Amino acid sequence: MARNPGCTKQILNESAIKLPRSFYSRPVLIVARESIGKILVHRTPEGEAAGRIVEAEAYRGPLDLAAHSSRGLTRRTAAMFGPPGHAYVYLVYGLSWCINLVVASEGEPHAVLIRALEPVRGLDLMARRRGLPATARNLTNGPGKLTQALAITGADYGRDLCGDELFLEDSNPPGCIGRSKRINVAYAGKWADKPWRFYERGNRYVSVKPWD
DNA sequence: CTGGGGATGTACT
DNA sequence: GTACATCCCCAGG
Repeated sequence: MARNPGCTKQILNESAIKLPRSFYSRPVLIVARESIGKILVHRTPEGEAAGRIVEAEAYRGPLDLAAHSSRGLTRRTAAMFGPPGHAYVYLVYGLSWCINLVVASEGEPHAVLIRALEPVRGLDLMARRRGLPATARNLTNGPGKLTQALAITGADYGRDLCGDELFLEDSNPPGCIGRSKRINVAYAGKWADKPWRFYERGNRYVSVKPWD
């Protein structure tokens, strides 16, 4: 920390404020970076589970060939073309759900993929859903793991993030934020090299080493 | 610690 | 049919 004085964590007050739509109605790189440290909350009949976002990626279709929206408006990508502040949820590789924040403005298919969380509330619930101890690092250190821990599925497709079930809470500023290329988008040509992944440095729940 | 491979379902060539 | 914005387990060093 003394080595890195610009990156010390600031402790402010402890109020839990739901982020308004104006948070999402901004350029995707800004929202992706500012999402680090915010708390993702999902309330279900089972109870509440929540975690700090420690890793996220920006997807900027239709130009960005890594973005699903680069293929145009389809039934799958429709939520990304809609108004900001909604969830774009999709299934990858047949068994993992991933959640994105739809951002920018309506008709602009930009989104922020949440790639890792640090568990904050509902640890027992998350542990039960994952079949792991509540202290396990792999409770929420990947995009498909965190959705399982929070019970986010296709049923949450298009959900309004300004509602009462699924939303972001404001929080204290995060520690030092690192940047890298996005994960597993090698197929996207030159877009694969864009440094559009953001993560909290040194956090044990970040999914993979920053330079990967 | 690292790397390889299988599971699995949907979107859309 | 092919390609995934992944996860988990196992083998090997």
